[in-house]
Amino acid sequence: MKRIKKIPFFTDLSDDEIRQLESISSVGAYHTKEILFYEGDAPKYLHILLSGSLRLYKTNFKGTQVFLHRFYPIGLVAELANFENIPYPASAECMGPCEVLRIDYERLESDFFKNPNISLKIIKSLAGKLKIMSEVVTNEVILTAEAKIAKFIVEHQELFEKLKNTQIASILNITPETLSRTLAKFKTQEILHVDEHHKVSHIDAQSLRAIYS
Amino acid sequence: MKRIKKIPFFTDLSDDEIRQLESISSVGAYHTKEILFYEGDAPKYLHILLSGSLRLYKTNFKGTQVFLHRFYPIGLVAELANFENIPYPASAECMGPCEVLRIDYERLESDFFKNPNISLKIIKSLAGKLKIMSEVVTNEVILTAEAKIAKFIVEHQELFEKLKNTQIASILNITPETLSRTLAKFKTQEILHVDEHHKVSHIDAQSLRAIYS
DNA sequence: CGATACATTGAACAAATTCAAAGCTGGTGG
DNA sequence: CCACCAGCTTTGAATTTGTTCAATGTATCG
Repeated sequence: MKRIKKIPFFTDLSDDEIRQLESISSVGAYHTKEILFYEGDAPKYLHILLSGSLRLYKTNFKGTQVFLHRFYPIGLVAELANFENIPYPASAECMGPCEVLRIDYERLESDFFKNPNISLKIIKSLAGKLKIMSEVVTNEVILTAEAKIAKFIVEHQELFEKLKNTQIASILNITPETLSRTLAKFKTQEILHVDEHHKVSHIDAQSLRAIYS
Repeated sequence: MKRIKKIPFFTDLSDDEIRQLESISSVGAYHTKEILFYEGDAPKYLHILLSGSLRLYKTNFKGTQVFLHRFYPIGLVAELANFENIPYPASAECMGPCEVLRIDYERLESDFFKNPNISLKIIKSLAGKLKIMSEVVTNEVILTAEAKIAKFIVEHQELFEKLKNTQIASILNITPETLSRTLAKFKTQEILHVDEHHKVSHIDAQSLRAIYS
């Protein structure tokens, strides 16, 4: 498979090594809403998302899903579980048709981890995940609903204009009602005006930023 | 310094390398409540806690501190900031007198990161941090105050018996009032009885576990 | 047109914090 | 020895933030 060669993780491998890697891996095709793994599952494969996108979430005591992150190709998905040999800490669901490279983790570790090219990239990937989790904590623990919304609008205006209230609410882990009320509030405060379809016609980024920082 | 040799991270280094490492590092002594770094600071050193313990926290919009984790020696403290070259995502305060090895990060990366012994240990450390953050998310986003308390009692009974309500509350990011009320509730439900000083006299671990899992 | 999904609004509710007051407890100094 | 003080703990009441539930409004698209 030439695809492996294109995975940033493995570009520095020799052809021999690539062939060896192929022998311990397979590509899985998943359809929309299919679950890659559930929170609590024992990890066997290292998953690398090749195409499509994934939604990572946890389930709280009420049974509702808490959105953590959306993953895009190409990258490791939940290597923490493999590295620490613990169950997956969250569930991953396909947001559309996805292709995933599944690598037998035990064999990968024993055969490839000494390779400095690979280990450096693993470090980068882990550090990236850590940053994501740190942001999740900021969003969910530090910010109020209003602050989350303000932050989302400022930092992701294109998404804000594109998505429906229900979708945004689900990303922010708030209810559509709260989003609606908060947007109404921003409007009366003259901080934000939106046309139909969330098209932003006036935005006081200064004030919005002040709400969350 | 023979101390560096004892740091798990660097045990596999040659004497020459140790000497080189010494030349780009220094040991800092900090006193109780002293701040190692503040959230938002630019990282310059890689910090390795040698003795004492650190409290890592974020500050929310109300100005109150959200406890994230307590660090014990020996280990990296907030390497994420160095690796990703971003500001510290949280603040670190000494819980007692501390000694910290500070390593010039730029020189460390350029001189030592190719070393596979070191990179493997960095991977371990990062994976460990990721696990911690994942647990923070579980605690703060998924669990209710009651569930947090139940979990703490089951998983850290010795700490529960040792610490005061105010200290436990601060670890769990709840108010002492909430803790007090919840313990009273557990008592009326016959799930938990404590003598004076939190000494547990009766505990229904089964039921407690059911509250948080 | 009509159906279905999405958005808005109000009212009730829930969880936890805040504020205030009162009760304990343990150590200290007279 | 014990009275007192400082710091915890407990309890109640009010408040805050956001969710839930229900009703109504508004698109949009076959």
